[in-house]
Amino acid sequence: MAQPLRRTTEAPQATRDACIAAAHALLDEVGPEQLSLRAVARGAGVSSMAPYRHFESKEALLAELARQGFAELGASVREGCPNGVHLVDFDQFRAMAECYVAFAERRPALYRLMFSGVISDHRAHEALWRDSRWSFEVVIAAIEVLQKDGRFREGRAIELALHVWSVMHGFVSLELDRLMGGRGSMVERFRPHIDLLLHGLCSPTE
Amino acid sequence: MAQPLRRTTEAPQATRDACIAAAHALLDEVGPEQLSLRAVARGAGVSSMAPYRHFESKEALLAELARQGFAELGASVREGCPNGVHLVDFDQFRAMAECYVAFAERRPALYRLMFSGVISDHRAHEALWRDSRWSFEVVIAAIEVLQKDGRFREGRAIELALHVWSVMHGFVSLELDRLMGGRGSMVERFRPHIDLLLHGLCSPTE
DNA sequence: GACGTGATGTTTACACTGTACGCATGATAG
DNA sequence: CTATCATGCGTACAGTGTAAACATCACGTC
Repeated sequence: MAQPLRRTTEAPQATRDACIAAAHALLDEVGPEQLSLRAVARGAGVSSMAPYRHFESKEALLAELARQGFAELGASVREGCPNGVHLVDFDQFRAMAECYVAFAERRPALYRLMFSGVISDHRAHEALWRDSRWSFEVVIAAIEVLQKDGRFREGRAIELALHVWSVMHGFVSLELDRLMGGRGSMVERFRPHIDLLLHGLCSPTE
Repeated sequence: MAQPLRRTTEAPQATRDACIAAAHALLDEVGPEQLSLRAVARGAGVSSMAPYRHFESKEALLAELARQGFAELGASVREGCPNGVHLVDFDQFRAMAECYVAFAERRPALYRLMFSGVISDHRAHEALWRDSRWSFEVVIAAIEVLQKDGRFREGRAIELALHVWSVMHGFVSLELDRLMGGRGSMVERFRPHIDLLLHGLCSPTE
């Protein structure tokens, strides 16, 4: 039989879900570096070896957490352009950048996990790689639109997108490493950087 | 006696130096996350506990590695303006940014250590914090000069410097995490980003 | 010289980690 | 009923960071 088997008495994958939930909680509590698989199992109320029935290794579980993070990040950025990327304008581009930073401010530990070396190679985890690109594609799409409108300078959209991503990710990383000073929320502190970024991206004539 | 005691038969701090050298070698080999203090001790040819006579903890040793990294980074960036920061011009600013990226390309594992969460709080390690600011100060100084020359837009130099740092650090981080594609050297790939960066920093009138 | 002192190194020990292996259980297919 | 198979558990092992006790040896003071 090719159909997948299911237990009827219990929610399928209940242990898997419990592990992920416990991992998220622990991640916010102790950070990506200090997260131990045994502690996750304890938090989920199962034995130390139970997670291995659902994840190939500790890194695989972390990769799944990171994947969910990229999915949430992609959704967050898309909230900046509620009418769809094809109708994006300057203000919505600004809002998208703010939503990126807002996600990092909301889930700092998860953000750090997504980009930390704890996951050695993103491309080794297919779903993670897919969702990370999905969260990035919307930036490329928005830039292409603003280029067609003559607002942004010409050139390969993906290069401009990498620049935007560099600014956002660099700012967030330095903030989370506490290498920047300043008071107030991260999003507020990021606004001046959006201005500089937009000025760099605009057509030289404008 | 207030004078520090020294052994005459052996180079002072020989074990400490051997630990640091072994740590650098291991760092380049296995990366910051996989670096174990016991392996460092083995590499230095001493017992597992010997490093504790010279470093308070594993993190303290890593902090010293990172400190050396920031010192090297600061020196590398300063090579971009050999005549001194007070005489910096556009091309030298460009060169400084390239030197930043070149350092990361030369010592990727060390760069990752400097900004990874393995060192929980940079400010907790005084020397590390001092040298990291030293490597950053030159960027601020260069920007102040270019502002006085009317090349860069007005505003608080430190904010522009944070923007520059965000672009450089963001780009390098994404590169080292292999989240960007592309061929050729990192420095070459970074050049278009310097153009975008400079365009954003220039006076709106220019 | 003798002697205490303090810096340095080693050995041992402990709690903890990731994970390989084998067994128990219970739902399902035949 | 029986065989199978997904799922969970207990045990075991190598490796980790580091605390504690002990050994060694250069040095300052007598």
